[in-house]
Amino acid sequence: MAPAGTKKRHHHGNLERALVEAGIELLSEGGHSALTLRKCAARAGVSHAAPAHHFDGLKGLLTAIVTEGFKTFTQSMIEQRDAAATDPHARLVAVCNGYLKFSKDNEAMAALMYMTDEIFTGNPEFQSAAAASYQVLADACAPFTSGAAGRKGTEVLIWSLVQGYASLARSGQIDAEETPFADILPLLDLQVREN
Amino acid sequence: MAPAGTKKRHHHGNLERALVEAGIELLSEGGHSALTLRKCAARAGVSHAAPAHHFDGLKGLLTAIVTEGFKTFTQSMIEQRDAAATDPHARLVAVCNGYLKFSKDNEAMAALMYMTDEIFTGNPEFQSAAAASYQVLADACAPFTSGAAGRKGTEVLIWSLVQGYASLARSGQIDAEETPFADILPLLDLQVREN
DNA sequence: CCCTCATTTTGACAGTGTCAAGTTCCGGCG
DNA sequence: CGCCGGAACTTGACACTGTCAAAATGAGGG
Repeated sequence: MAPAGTKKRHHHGNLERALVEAGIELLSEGGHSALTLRKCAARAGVSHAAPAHHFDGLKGLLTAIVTEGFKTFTQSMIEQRDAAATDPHARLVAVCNGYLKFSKDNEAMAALMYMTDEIFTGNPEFQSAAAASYQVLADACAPFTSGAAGRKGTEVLIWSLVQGYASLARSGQIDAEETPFADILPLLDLQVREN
Repeated sequence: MAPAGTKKRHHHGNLERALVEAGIELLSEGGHSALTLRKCAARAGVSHAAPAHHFDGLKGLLTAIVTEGFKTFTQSMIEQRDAAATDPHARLVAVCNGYLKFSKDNEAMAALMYMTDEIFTGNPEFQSAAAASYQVLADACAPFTSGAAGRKGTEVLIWSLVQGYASLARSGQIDAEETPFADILPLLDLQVREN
């Protein structure tokens, strides 16, 4: 009998995870175009049609991969935040740094995470992973107001800013050396909430 | 001899343009995955290998398509700007509206324009088309300062903000009805330059 | 022990980008 | 005027992709 928790089935133990991990590797090694169903299968040591029994086609596998991406994305933001000072400004800066660090260290993954027509955006696990990421950012924004903006407005302001910065840096249109994000964020006149 | 300007060659007159236009159509009809070298060729009425004599593979055709995209993108911003009042605030808002209008009306194109590994980013015509787009935005930013930011800082601030907003709206992560950009932009405390 | 059924494999198919070789046709030169 | 050189395009092939159907495999229960 297999150890509790690891339901070892048939030839391969936990093929789903192996396929997702193979996909993440291929993505970071060769970018979006190197991530192929057949290559994932080969790397996991199974035949080319095996993934079909675990995922709903390539789109299904990509959804699982991106879901994993959102989890490590969340982790990256939390890591930076918890290593920072406890005052609201420092925490927000740290979360943004985690956001941008993930984007820089996982370019292809970060790009894929926003290609909505490559994945099943209705997938519940995907949605909750994405929502968890957003929650970390929203929490870091919560102490602040910006002008007449409500909570949501402040969140969208900061979210758009950091997402746009990441997107433009990834596509090479802005130079993070010349114009670091640390110089951009302070341009928002964020006030700590009163109430 | 053919009329001046229209160098009508061989079977087809100006196949390059026909292929680019076919690609733009396919893109807007069926998204990124519907844009295929062979389908472009078929739609232009030539054989599947004809495009190879005009573009450096699919990547070359995509580069030309995206270049065309940047041109109409520029056009969209200029159009809105010239229809607006002449004061700096109104012009900046109008340029941003042109930015977002293009993003909304040409979702697949807008997404493709920032997939740097699908195109030859070194292509001169691509670069100059992209630079022209940026110039329109930069010009609209020129009258402003934001806090201690220099010109470049203000440009990156606004560019990132509008690009991020467009990206998140496209991927369905923010709702343009609930949190319109018109409510976000004013949160920046933009001051008209003194000198 | 064998039998059932989930899991995986094998084989096939249409479609993709790309290359090599052949065809067609324009335009200028003898 | 003829023809012929070369550009534009076609044809055919190849390796690769995702997906499907049918066969084979193996683990666990009766």
